[in-house]
Amino acid sequence: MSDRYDFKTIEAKWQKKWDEQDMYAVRDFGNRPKYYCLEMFPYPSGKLHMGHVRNYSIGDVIARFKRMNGYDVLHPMGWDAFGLPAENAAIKYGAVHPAQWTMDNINAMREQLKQLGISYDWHREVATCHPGYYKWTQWLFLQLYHRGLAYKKKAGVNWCPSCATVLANEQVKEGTCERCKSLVEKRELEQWFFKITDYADRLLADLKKLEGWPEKVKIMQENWIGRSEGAEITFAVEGHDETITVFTTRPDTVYGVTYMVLAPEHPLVEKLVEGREQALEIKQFADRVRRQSELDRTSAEAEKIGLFTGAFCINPLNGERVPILVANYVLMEYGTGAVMGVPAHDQRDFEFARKYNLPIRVVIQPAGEELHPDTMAEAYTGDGVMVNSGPFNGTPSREGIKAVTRYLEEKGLGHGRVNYRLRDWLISRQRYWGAPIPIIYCDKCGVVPVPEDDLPVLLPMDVAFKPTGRSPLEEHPDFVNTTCPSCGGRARRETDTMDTFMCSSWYYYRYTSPRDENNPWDPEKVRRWLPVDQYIGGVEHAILHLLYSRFFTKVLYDMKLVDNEEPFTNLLTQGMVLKDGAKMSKSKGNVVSPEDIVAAYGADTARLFILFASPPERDLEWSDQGVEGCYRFLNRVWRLVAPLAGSLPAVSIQGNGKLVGVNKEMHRITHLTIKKVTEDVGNRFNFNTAISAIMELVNAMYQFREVPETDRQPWVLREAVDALLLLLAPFAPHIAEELWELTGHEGSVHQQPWPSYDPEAIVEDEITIVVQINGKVRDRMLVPADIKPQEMVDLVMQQERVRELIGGKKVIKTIPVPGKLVNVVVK
RNA sequence: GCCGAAGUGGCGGAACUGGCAGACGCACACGACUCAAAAUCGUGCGGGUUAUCCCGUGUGGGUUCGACUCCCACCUUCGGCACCA
Repeated sequence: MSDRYDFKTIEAKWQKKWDEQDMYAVRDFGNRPKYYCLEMFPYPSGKLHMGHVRNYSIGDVIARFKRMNGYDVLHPMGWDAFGLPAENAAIKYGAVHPAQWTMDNINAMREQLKQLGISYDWHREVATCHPGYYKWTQWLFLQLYHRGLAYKKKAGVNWCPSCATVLANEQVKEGTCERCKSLVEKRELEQWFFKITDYADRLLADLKKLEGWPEKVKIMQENWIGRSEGAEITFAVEGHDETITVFTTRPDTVYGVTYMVLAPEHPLVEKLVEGREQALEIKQFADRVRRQSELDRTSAEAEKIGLFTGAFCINPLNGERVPILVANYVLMEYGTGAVMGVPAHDQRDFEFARKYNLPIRVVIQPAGEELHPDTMAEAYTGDGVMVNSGPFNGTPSREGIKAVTRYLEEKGLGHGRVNYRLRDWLISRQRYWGAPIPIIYCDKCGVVPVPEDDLPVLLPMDVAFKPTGRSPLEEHPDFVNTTCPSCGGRARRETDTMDTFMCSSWYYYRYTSPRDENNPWDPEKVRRWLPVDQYIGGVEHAILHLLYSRFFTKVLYDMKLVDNEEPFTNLLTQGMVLKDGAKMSKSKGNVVSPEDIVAAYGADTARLFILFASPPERDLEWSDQGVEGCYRFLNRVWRLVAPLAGSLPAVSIQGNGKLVGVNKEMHRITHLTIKKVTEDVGNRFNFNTAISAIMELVNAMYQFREVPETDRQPWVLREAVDALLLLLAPFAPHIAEELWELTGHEGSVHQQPWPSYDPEAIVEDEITIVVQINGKVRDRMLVPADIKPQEMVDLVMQQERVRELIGGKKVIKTIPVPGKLVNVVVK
């Protein structure tokens, strides 16, 4: 078997052995320090794609590396198993139940993961569609409900006609469904929400604590939360008891208000126009806007349309009459749904005022410039001094913001206020294949939560899947009809299921206690393992999953169910896998199947290539020839090590003081490689350069092998072979294990301590330094490694070649850089 | 429009703290082995036909003895947000 690299036999052999020996099962309370290494669990679509292979290869290197470095590593895997594709498959093909479809896919993908040799503790596997799991998803819903964080309200929500369900704001991209790209419609529906907005300030503030997260992701979350400071100001409506409250970030410009705008959906609109000639027109306008898709409504090019209501309100600061308009550009969801129009100092207001000939009044004058309404080409939004502002005239605008806010508070006309763009998380879904929302509606008692003892609310299996656009649960009388837990009378169950992002917001806690039937997790175990030390996944979850998970963790922390306030200490967002410069996709026909690659070259080659081709955060360009190259490299390792199997000395540790020449050099390269790989993997996750270093070690070993045997110290080669196999183990675990055994070691290579380097060994006696004249490399010379800077300069200046190059020019100064170079500056 | 990231050989990429640009791999060329091919091994491989020379890290400027690296302006590509008052 040792004559050629037979990856098929080797990989099957070790996968079986590791499984039998349960090698990657981890103790909950061992005495080594803990490390929780987690990769985002996949949706069981049926087959792994290259993105998965990349994600899980990265995680496996880290897990194996940490294990060898003395940690108890929790490295689990599971399935984000509820979701639309299963149900759509049932509708389309009829024959297969979503549960069966999902289970089949899980089995297939688990097999693929095992074939890749990823070191998971499979005892901890979870699937979110299993009643033993979703019982606790429902339990968590109830905890949020009891804390007032889950509530039902009627609102204009995003409806995807193709998915036949509502979507959260986070799932709408540019007005389209992020899953199927259909145009999202607006619908007025009563839906369940989580009050994530209650946590907006903490979700924002704690981003600062996440030093191990990419800046990019933190900025995206920061923008999504969208904090802005300002004030709420109340305007009285002329001839009504009603008032209009606006939110503004520029209370210093209130004296410049020349009109007021309400969102078409604003509740006051109908009252204001009642009995007026404008009533019909405004109502039609409001209906039209309401029906508009998110995209049409919010696109920047959309024309701003405004209509006068006929009503006026009163500016609380100067008592002026201000006309009230309705306009499509004001959003009901943000702030108060009403905006004060200050055309001189807001670009949108400016354009709107020009279009409808509304007056423009300058109330902020910039230094060194005189603004005049008639000559302004655009709004002035910068700093300046307040003018036309009664008692505030002469106040700098920055101070004015505070001064006006204080004044409004004193007079009871308004107050300082912080606003967020983040909206509450809509979790209802009108689909079958999800966790049922554990709520019962009773005519007598109203909304009644399902008692915890009655959980889980089981998803019935005998349902019909028809493309009706209605949830199959609605048409299942045995599910719908129930008794009220409160009064025992007849009642109906909620038929919506939960957004699957709810299931994935807490799975990393469940891995600590995957089979606990009485609790979502054992607090002791969560205390031991959480937070996740390293989380790895695609950047497409920068907002969705990662924001929801942070929210959940904060709620659980407040409930004293966990001790950590953040779930993921370090986050690695891996880049996409591309082929021919584009993301692999069926429609483009550029998909490379992991199965084919593993079959043709083996898992070790597949893993090695995907880690070698690019650093993890960057996109990776797939290359069939690059894969070949990695396969060649592993063959090279095989041909180097396998023939040595019987002939290596038993022990590699010897005194190294006497080493000279090639032996010393081989010894030095071995230790240099240990240093490089340890740093690249441990500190930087630069697996590509770590693998390069291992390749260089192998190249050096080939050279060393050419040296006549009589000139070689046998233990130097033994040391190099051992180091090579240990360093290679996290990347190519099967071949490393096989060669480890072949070269006569007891026990698994994966249970060895990570090698350490000897600083003495990497010291060189002589080094090559560069000689520069005016910063340009002109010569090189060999000098003793411990040379002093002044000696370097002296030595360089004595060089024949240096004198030649200097010629008649004058030496202005010499700059020695220890260990590197000497730069001679001449004129 | 705003925010962010990235631009280095034919290609993927390296250069970690301002100090030898192009490590490692791919592709290519030549040589060895072979009846031959594949595999393997060896040599070369940014450009300027020659090199102890000159040019070269998206473009233009700057700082510095010295810049892929720092600063300013711009171009291109990718990602995110997009009437948020």
